[in-house]
Amino acid sequence: MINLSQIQLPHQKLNAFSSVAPMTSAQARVEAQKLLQAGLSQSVIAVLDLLVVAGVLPTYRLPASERSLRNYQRQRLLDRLPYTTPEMQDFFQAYSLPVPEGRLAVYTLGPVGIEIARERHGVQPPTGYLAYPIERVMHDVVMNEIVLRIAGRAMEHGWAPVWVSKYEATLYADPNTPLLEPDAMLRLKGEDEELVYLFEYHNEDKATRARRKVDRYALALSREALWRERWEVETFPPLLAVFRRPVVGRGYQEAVNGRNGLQVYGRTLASALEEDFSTWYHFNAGEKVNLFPWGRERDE
DNA sequence: TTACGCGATAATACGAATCG
DNA sequence: CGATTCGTATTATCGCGTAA
Repeated sequence: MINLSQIQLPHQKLNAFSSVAPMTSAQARVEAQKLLQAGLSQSVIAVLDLLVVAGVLPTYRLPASERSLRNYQRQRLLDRLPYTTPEMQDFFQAYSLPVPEGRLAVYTLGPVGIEIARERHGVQPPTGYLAYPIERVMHDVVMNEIVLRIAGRAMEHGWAPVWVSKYEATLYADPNTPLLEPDAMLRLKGEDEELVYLFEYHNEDKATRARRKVDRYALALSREALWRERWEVETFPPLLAVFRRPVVGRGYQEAVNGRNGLQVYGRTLASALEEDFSTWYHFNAGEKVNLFPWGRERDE
């Protein structure tokens, strides 16, 4: 005879080395409230705030050490995607991303972190990455890397980059129907001007989605009052499309031909990563250009 | 107090050896 | 011959100490 109630059932195994205990959002709220009451450290705030916009980020993009990130994970502030270092390295390699030295993990907001983000920002942070297939996760990892690369360059040249969350960048035709959901939006604040860019990243190897994207953007462009108000811009920002396969670029080219207004630039991911996204192909003009102000001419 | 590096430890994968 | 166990390398995690 054996008392089964005393046998501890295994937690859901995510992979060899990590498991998570389930946590209801009610429990998470209680924990979040406790932590908010006690006060959060600067480091925790920095990590959470970044993830609210980014959704997922690899260790080397988060402003805390690996050790601290694990501590945050234990507090359920963060969740770690269930892949081992070698697995992650393979994924990064497959997506042309540089493989860093040492351990490699990707973190997202954990249940407690989500509640804190809701409290602090009043926005619904991106969630659900633990359940996503890896391709979907890597799509966002890549998109984030692109934004952070460009933002880094911008800072080197005296611009103040502001990464607008997907949530804030989305245009709504009416409160329930999104009209346009850019993958990312970046504002560069200069001394007396502000440059704004929209981003799309394509994992797929077909041209159809690119064509539909252009249609979508053109539709959004026609709703001038909407985007002027939502984005606080005078002119519709240029669309910067990054793709793994050149065929996607051909889709953009076809769709842009014979259409005016929407400015679209493109690059393949692998080549763009090598030179930090300085040159882009301008589909409207049919030529390579230095899109960002620091590439155009050497001043100062 | 908080962050985090380091060393110890526990958990796991995997190939080899052994069993039935 | 397939299944199970064993041995070992790998590596995630934890506790402690130090520094900011």
